[in-house]
Amino acid sequence: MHTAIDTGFLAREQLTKPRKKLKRCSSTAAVKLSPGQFLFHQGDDGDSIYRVTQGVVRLSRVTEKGRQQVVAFGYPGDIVGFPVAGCRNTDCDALTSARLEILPARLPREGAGAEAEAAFLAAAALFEIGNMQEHLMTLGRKSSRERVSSFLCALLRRIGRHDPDGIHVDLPMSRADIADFLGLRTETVSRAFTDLREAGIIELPTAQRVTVLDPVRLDETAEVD
Amino acid sequence: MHTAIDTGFLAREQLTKPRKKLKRCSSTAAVKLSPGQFLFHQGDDGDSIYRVTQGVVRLSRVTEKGRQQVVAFGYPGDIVGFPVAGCRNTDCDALTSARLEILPARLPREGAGAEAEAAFLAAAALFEIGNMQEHLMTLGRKSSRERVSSFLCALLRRIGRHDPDGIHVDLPMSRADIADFLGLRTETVSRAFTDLREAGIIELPTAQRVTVLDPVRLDETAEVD
DNA sequence: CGACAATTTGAATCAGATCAAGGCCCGTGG
DNA sequence: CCACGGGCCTTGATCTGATTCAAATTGTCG
Repeated sequence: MHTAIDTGFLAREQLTKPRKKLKRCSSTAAVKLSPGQFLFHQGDDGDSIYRVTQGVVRLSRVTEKGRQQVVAFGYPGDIVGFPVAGCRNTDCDALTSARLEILPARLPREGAGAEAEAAFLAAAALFEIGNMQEHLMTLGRKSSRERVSSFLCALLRRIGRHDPDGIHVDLPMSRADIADFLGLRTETVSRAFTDLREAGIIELPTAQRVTVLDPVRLDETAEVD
Repeated sequence: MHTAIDTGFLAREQLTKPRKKLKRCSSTAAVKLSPGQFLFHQGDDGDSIYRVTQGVVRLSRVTEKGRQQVVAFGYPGDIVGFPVAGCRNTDCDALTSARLEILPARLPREGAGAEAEAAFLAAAALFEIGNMQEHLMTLGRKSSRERVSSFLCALLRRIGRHDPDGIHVDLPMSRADIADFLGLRTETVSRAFTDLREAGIIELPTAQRVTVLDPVRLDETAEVD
């Protein structure tokens, strides 16, 4: 179903072995992923959560017959890998070279520090729920143009870099990934980009770079109605 | 957009006053809601979470111009009201008379028992994330018939009651609510029900009751492809 | 019983998917 | 250095499924 089945290995395993890290709170074990490499697969056991520190990862689910739903993209600062009952419900792979920090917050654990960890995990999970609710709204109620605008707005706020002639945003993911995230087809995503360009809201110096000329109008376009 | 805008008041306030409950772990303060009554609104402050013990509640978000996205339905046993940064991102109102137990798990709190509470909250939030990911798949990738079948399947597993001639499921929510949950229109939901009926998979004794004749085929219909 | 609300059904329309080229970018090898 | 090849992206034409508009039907509750 996925071209990269072969690259699928548990990077998490790798880092279990490295030097015996202090298992105290601020142990900052990290994982490095090259593009296309998987951190974990749907169905794997595992209860670690991770913070992306560099690069971008993709969280997705696939159906038997290859239909993919991208659940989220993980940018630096994002926390990914929320397990359900000690098990992964998504694949996680890297879109770019990426580095993730393994967080010492896992669920069922006793002893000192467990309280803070659980509280942290809870806070992170609640934040994630908020994001997902927002995304539910996008998938349930927005048109293709609204979806693509919403997507760009979110990216703009997260990683937009100001420039004399606009704010630019790099897109490490393909049109197909964006489509799978937004519940559309690549052609539709492409047409939405073109529409935004023709409306003078964005420019597309290359397919992987967006220059936002009119953030206000982009925001408006992202709203339902 | 909802007939019950006027009934919107903070039931949570009500129960803050009742008899000074022990603020220990197993304090089981409860809220009662009548149909249409709100537990909280989008934007309210509040960090309590609740377990539905009776009835069914609806969690939804509305856009300025009335478009509604139902984020979830809460059935007995479900935990609802996950706050983000001490704030609600959805409305919560009752579809039937409902009763909710206020859980002693809130986020930022110190002292004895806090650890268990945080762990519980985290576990509940992670579970919710899993559900939502499933729902993202539904909204992003499924056809109207697949969506309605998925919805019925989920309900079947949760609240289906066996009977000589099939499993029956009561639907306390309107077609409009189902549509808002599944990202469809009421007419489309209705047509999907009709299709399932004509396929011999379900019966519709009344609009609010479904008898599932062929759960296996219902499951199949719920899958993508 | 009667009226209103909710659901179902029908017909027309439209947005996005699908099918099919064509163009662009970039790395590879002659 | 430039020609070649293969992705990926864009554009065009058509088709399909969901929406929209409209009306009939059912069910509910005073």
